[in-house]
Amino acid sequence: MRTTPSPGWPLAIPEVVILRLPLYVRVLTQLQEEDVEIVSSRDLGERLAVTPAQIRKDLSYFGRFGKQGRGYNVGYLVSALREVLGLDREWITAVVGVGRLGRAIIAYPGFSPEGFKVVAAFDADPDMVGTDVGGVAVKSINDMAEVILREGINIVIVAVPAVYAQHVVDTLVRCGIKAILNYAPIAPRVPQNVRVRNIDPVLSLQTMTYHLKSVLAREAP
Amino acid sequence: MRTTPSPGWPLAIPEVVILRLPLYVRVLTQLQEEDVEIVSSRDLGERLAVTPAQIRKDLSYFGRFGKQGRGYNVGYLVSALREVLGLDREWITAVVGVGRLGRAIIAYPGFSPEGFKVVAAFDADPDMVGTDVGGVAVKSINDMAEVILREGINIVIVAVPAVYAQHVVDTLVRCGIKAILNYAPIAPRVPQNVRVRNIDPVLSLQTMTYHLKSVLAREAP
DNA sequence: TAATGTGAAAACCTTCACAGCT
DNA sequence: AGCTGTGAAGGTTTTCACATTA
Repeated sequence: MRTTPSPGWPLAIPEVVILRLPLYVRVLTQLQEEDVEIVSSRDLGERLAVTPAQIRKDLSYFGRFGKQGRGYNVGYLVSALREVLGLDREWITAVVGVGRLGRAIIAYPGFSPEGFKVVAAFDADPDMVGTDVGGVAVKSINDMAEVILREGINIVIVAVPAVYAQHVVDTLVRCGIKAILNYAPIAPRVPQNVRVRNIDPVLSLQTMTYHLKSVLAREAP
Repeated sequence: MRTTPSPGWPLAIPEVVILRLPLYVRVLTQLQEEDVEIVSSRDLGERLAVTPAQIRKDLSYFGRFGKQGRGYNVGYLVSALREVLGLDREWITAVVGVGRLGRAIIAYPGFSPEGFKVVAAFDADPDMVGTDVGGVAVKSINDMAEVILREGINIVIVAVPAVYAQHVVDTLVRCGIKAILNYAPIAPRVPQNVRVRNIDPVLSLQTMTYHLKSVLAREAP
């Protein structure tokens, strides 16, 4: 899949490239913390198990960040990529569903250092509404449209049981939400202009068992 | 990437195909519960936002499961795919790290119905060792090799802080583990014959912000 | 010398389109 | 008539290889 090229835009950027950029950002950030100033595509490639050519090609979609014969300045490259990805600002998120999973997500300490702030939580259970979960006030799912607008929420994290997930996603789409991180074990249907990323550990496990099968067969024939 | 073709094996199966099979299994299982007996590649494609041709091609790597003019028998197809993926058996797993995340994973009710049993947990903290987390006994990380062997653990779920993750993964590889589900926000380096799947909500969010940027720019220019 | 940036080639994956079966 | 299974075509992504520059 490619990002739709605007008419007259010089270059369509493959979606796979976008998917790799955050990996580059992460390693570069780590290098920055190690006070490494210059890095080559080869160094980066080794750390990420990616070919140097792929890294250079990926970066070339967005500009010329390196110096021939030298490599890339870590600080410069990481800030350029952060800007490309839109990571140079804060993103306002909300969590729908405050069951076990929703609570764990709200408590997850990895979001806020990366600029993702959870400002609201929603639940359908009236007993939950009005309570406080990890410093976030739980609101009724009926007030979602209003709160999303008022708080300027950009991204919504869905953590409701599978049977309700599609309905919640439909509601979010009607609210104008364009990015959804879905933890429910379904692949929700959304219009093309809405992005969904699914987090589904069971699917991940199920893609590994295929390979494990042959490993085990080889071990104990 | 393609799965390495054994010498003389007729057909190498693209890795992307393997990644889609669990999706098919999930929808087919749902259809089965709805007592649907026959399904066409078109029906399936609509439910999954995938082209019918792709579904037929994917399935064709593993056999001929359909009837021309009719479609696929849901029960037959789902059990065939389960067998292909190795889902017709139980897989023994362990969790490393019983902090907040590790506990949430152990408590997650979605694994066991799909045949993934968590039989052990490991932690480096001596105060944790010997305690019980969600019905699973916490063992010392030093005993990992022994327990993995004794319990016949196939898959290990890593939920330790980022700084320890590579070390834990290295240890697991030495223990002969060939499949790792990694929740730590790093991309661990492993030998080619070991499979890793990373669960990293921040990376997922960061790939969506790229697209959001242009959405917002369009809304408020 | 050492490494980038990039057209061109190669590899890979998806879609087409239709023969063939029910 | 309807749908599968599949070679072949088409499109996309990766890799190659080298001109170019510090």
